[in-house]
Amino acid sequence: MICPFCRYEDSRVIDSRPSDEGSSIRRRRECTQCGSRFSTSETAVLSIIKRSGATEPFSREKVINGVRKACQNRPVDDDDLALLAMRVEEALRSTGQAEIEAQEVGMAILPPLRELDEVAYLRYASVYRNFSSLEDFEGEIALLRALPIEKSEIESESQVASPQLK
Amino acid sequence: MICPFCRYEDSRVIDSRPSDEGSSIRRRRECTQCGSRFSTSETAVLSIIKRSGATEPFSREKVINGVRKACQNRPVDDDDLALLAMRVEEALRSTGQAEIEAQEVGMAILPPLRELDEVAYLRYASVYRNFSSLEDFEGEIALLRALPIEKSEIESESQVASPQLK
DNA sequence: AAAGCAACCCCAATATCTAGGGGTAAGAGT
DNA sequence: ACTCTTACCCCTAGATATTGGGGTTGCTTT
Repeated sequence: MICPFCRYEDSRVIDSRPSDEGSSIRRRRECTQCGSRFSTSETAVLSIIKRSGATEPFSREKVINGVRKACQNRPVDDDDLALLAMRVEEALRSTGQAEIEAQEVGMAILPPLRELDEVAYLRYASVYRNFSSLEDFEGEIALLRALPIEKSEIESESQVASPQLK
Repeated sequence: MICPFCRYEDSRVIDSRPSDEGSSIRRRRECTQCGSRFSTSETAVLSIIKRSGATEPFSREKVINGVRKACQNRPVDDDDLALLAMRVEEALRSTGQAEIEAQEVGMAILPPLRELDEVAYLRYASVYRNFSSLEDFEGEIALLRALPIEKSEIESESQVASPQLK
């Protein structure tokens, strides 16, 4: 690991802690050469395959930007959006795939967005699922009425899995 | 490190390679529990302190978005922007700070942007440095004429430092 | 079509990291 | 004012990762 101070190529780990409930490891390193210290973070890779076929790292920011438009004039603040993006990331990581289709990201946004704000959810779904008529809206609304909000799979799953965690 | 497949908390490293010219380490891990494999990447932390005081991870995307506007109708493509953002990140990392003021990011953009396109550079500088009159433009133009393009410090520095690298 | 590159796979020795302990200090939240 | 949390500091023995070798495959780029 290159030292960001002197660019020497080698450094040793001084301290190491799991962080983010174990989904990443934070290390404190010391440059073998100049002795300066810096922090690093190790995270599971999560790449998104765009429709063009190109692949890029998952970005919470992009999720937020996509959803923000749907939240205009709605009681949704940046913290809500940040939390939503976190949940989406969680959901995607828990599928286990290292590479995920961009469309899957769109899908993963739906459940937590519904929990956050049903109006924003409708707007978002109308774009994402290509609503073409008033009936499409009505259909979705009927669905919303019929299906009670369920805790998104991520959470229910993690409740099953979590007993194994300390 | 939590397994993204089964969420078990422990995994072991199967393989480990420096990547990105040593600025990060890519590991292949195997879950102790379910045996599935996944990749991780360890990178030096680089946080940006926004004017609000909030801190967020550095994002090349944000740099690109900021510069793209200045590049309208200019012969600058996405690859150029990606390269520029990479250079900016490089420049910031080589300062050694783990946290950097948002303003520093703006500053770091200037030299590589000038190398890329002087028109875009002028536009960007006029916003970033709050030009208020035609004279400000003239002054900057005079400066550009006076100072030949110098390889940005990052590169000249790395040429000094690189002999130590293999 | 061939070369280059990035990710993937395997192995073995030793150097290095981790876990667990126990701390301090600063900032956010109540 | 106090608690919580996070980042920082230090220590040690045993467990684990790293390096360097070797190799495959598939995608870009020439």
